[in-house]
Amino acid sequence: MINIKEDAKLSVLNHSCAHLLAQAVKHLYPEALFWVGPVIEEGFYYDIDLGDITLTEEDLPAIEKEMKKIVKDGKNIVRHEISKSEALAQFKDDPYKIDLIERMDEEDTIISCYSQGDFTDLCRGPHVANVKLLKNFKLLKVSGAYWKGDANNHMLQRIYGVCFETPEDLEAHLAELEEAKMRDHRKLGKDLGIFMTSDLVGKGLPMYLPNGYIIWEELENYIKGKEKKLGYQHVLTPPLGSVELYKTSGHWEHYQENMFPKMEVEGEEFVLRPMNCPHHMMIYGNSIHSYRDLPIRIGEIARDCRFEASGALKGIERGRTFCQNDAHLFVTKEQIKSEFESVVNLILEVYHELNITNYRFELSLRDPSDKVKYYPDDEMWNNAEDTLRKVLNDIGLEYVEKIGEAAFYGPKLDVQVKPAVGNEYTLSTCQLDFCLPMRFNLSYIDKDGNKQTPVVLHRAILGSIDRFMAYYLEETKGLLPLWLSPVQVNIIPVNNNYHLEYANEIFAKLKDLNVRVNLDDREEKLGYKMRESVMKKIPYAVIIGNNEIEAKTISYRKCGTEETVTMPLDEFIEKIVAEIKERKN
RNA sequence: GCCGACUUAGCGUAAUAGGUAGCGCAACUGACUUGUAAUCAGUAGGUUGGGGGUUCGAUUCCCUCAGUCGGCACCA
Repeated sequence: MINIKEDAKLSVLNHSCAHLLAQAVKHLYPEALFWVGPVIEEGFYYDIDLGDITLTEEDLPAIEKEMKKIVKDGKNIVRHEISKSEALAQFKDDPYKIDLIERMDEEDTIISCYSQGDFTDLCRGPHVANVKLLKNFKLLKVSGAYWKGDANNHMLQRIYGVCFETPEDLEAHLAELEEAKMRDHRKLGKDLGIFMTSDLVGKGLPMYLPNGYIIWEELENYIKGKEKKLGYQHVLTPPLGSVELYKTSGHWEHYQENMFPKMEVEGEEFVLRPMNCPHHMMIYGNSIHSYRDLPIRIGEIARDCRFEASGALKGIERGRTFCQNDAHLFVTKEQIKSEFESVVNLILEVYHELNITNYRFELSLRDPSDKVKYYPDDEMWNNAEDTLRKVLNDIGLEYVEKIGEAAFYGPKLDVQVKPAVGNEYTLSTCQLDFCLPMRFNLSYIDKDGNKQTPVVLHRAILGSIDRFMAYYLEETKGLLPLWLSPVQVNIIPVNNNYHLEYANEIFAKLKDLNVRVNLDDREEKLGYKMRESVMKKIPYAVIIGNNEIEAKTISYRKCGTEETVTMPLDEFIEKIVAEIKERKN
């Protein structure tokens, strides 16, 4: 999908279209007041105060119609500059504009405005020369949006739209949006029998169906296998813990609001755990450690529960319970670099093997002015951030820095990906933490016999199994690689009366080799069964008829292709087993 | 949580200016015996998301609760 904000020409076009939208809204709703109307990756929006009037999507066609009228009228878009005091006078009845003007720095700042016919807006520009150039637009949705993005403020109404140079580009874009909806993991999850939710169980609590759990198990085995090779030790800890545990870690202070409320049992207070770091801290602290033992790498597919805002829930991408592919690496200061590098390499290796190419790295740092969120120790923070930056530069990894995105206990490297529908999110993460080991009083004995505090790397490669599945379903459009597919081979006899015996023989052989194989022996036409095989995204459809029986061969068609391949049965079996083992895409 | 929309059979949907609902797929039964994306016929399946109100009568109008979706805010 094209990033409009990063395309200079489209960016100007969309920005101008935002003004066009505002002008049309002003015509239809004279009382409307306007906040800002920026260009975003997906097009543009404008935040509008309409008082008591509430727009719905049904109002958009009328606004579009008015926009087209203005376009037809063909006014030039003219830039002019005024002084700050002139601007304050000109917009004196508009509190939003006054707010914008007053926030500009110096007294004599020149403020630029753009006018088109009867409409003028504050704007740095640039804009297209004439509204006639804004022909190919579409308004997409309306929603509420907090003023200045602050939930303590009132809500404005936001109208989203998009604009292109040609009608064909617009059509293509709208078609892409439709296509994206089709590969939304919530739709695929339902169609392919991967997960379900139930009102009675509760919202945000997904349940994995047999097909989904096969994918889950394969992913779990895959990543744990990699971790074992790297010297990780896996543990199993309970999905709840005492409130004291989280007071010790600091999570209670920082995230109490986002945890399920505490429960009291026999005078003790517990919470469903939002995070399993404290459990792993306790495991480390369970025994004495020598510098010779470090790094110690403790991993767990760990279930956590977070009280996510209801509006944030989204299938298995974000639920109120999920399983992290978590691990905590307890290291000496000297080992930070090599362990961090090893984690980054593991991320790159996994992404490469799973053919994930569309991602970017973010270095999440603290906002030093935020004295509430972050653990108060400037030296520790500077040390941690410098260390991380140095490691990343040494590795030569491309990343962008994000101020204010760090965890309360330390800076982190996040891998950001974009889902089919919705906002970018974090898939993998690696976090540097000098804080929790101190809070839990962890130590190891150095070579001089002195107690030292280890450093902890928190890391999750698949993020959570849940979110990873959501992402990967969307990436693959549900056509998973063979090793992950719930059903790998679908055997379809042309005629049950004559071909079932041979089909059964193949079924048994594959089954014996732990291939997930299905024999479709229903009394239906071949075309019918082929269609269903494709819709269920089964990678291999194997057709068995007279030709195959006579020659001891099979014919197969790979899902998504039109080509039929015939080969000896033994060769096919070898091929399938090898492909599964190699985890080929 | 906030703003808005939506909720009809397992799934996808239609309809009613207020008179208790159709269709397709899937399921089941039978016929057909089939060579690469839907064979034909029949059967069954709904207190139209829950509760309340208005009304002679509510699936339709109103209130409320729940859930879903689009955004916003949040995301250790």
